[in-house]
Amino acid sequence: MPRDGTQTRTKILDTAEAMILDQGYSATSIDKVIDAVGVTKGTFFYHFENKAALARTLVDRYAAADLSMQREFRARAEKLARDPVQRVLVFIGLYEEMMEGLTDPYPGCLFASYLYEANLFDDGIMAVIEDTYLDWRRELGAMLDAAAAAHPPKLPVDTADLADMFTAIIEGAFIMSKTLKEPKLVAAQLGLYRDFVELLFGGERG
Amino acid sequence: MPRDGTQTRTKILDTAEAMILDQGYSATSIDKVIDAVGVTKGTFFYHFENKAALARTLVDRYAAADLSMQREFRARAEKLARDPVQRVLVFIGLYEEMMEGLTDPYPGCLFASYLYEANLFDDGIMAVIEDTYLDWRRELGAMLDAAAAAHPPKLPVDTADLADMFTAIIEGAFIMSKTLKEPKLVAAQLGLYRDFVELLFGGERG
DNA sequence: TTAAACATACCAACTGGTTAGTATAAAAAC
DNA sequence: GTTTTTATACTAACCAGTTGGTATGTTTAA
Repeated sequence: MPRDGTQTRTKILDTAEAMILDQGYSATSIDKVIDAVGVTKGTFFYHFENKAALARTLVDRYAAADLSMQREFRARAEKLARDPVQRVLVFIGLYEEMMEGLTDPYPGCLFASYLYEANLFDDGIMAVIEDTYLDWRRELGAMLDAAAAAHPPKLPVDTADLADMFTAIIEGAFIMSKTLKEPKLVAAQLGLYRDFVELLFGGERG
Repeated sequence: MPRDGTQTRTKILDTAEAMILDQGYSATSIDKVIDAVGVTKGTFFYHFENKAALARTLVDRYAAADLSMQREFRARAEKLARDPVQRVLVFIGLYEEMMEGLTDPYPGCLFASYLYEANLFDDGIMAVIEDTYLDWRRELGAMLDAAAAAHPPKLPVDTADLADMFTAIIEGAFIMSKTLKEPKLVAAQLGLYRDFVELLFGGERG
């Protein structure tokens, strides 16, 4: 076996992702990436067929990490609480907890970054983002359905919409946190979402 | 007086804004803009000193329109309702109403578009976005303070955070609406925000 | 007839991508 | 236990096309 190239490949991916969140995909030229990594253009095109393949690899990696964390937090919430409402609250709380630990403003979401340059990407790439949002609607929606079945909500809300609200708040809070340079803003918004769910399904313990 | 150039100038601005929301600022080359408008490069550089001046003009125009609409809706809400809580609910409702009228997915927010290419813009441009978000926090925050004074909230929430939540939900809903191609998503999210405020400050009429 | 509103023709720098060739280290042959 | 082979991992130089920007000229309408 020859020498291992996975380190170089990962460094290219990490550097490119950070640069894309900073200045967008279009302005992140291959030349700038390889300069930052310290490799040549040949190395880049050895690891990736073209710039679009880099974009695809990045979004796949990002979506996989997102879903992985979602599953982990769902599993933890199921163990930590028995009542469906409490499980949702714990699930949101776990994300809140994570965001409270931030010292720098969140660098941003790769999905949102791609969306605001959507016309530069093919349908396959945008479908990854779409599927991830729909997965969130489905999975968190199911948790909220269970909550609604156990404790009827104070107002008749659509659980799919309420699930979407989590994603929307996260995306919006990322934008505001980065703009205002306030690292705690994301956790604060998740706290409000948690308050809303708690008010909706009542504060009773299960 | 020679012929009037304001039409050309406005057409350049409108076309550039639409293209930026579609593919970002970096990928929106001057060549592409002038091709779409049907003028030459000389015309572009007659109206704008450089590409950065175009970016600045666009963000100033966008911020002005945003604040103008905010002030109009605040004035209308003040006339339509007397109770501070109801005024907030009507204010949110006016935005909801507007978004319900959409048939195409919302094309996106120029602020968010700029933010995800933030490193390409100078501090002056980013400050316009920052100031606009802070204005929302201040103005909607004041409305919520008045609401809280009239009807103590069910949970102790920070009104600045609750005001930020409006902005965050709008920004996040724009992203989701565009991604999922669901024009009604923005109005649905505003409806949930309205529900939250109503639950928080009680449903009593003033 | 003059100044604003446009057009034409450029340029240097950078873009994504290709080429032809080299270094590395493990495996296969002796 | 050397030597040869082989696939992987990389480099430097280059290409055609595009980028933001400029210099200079022409049209238009009061």
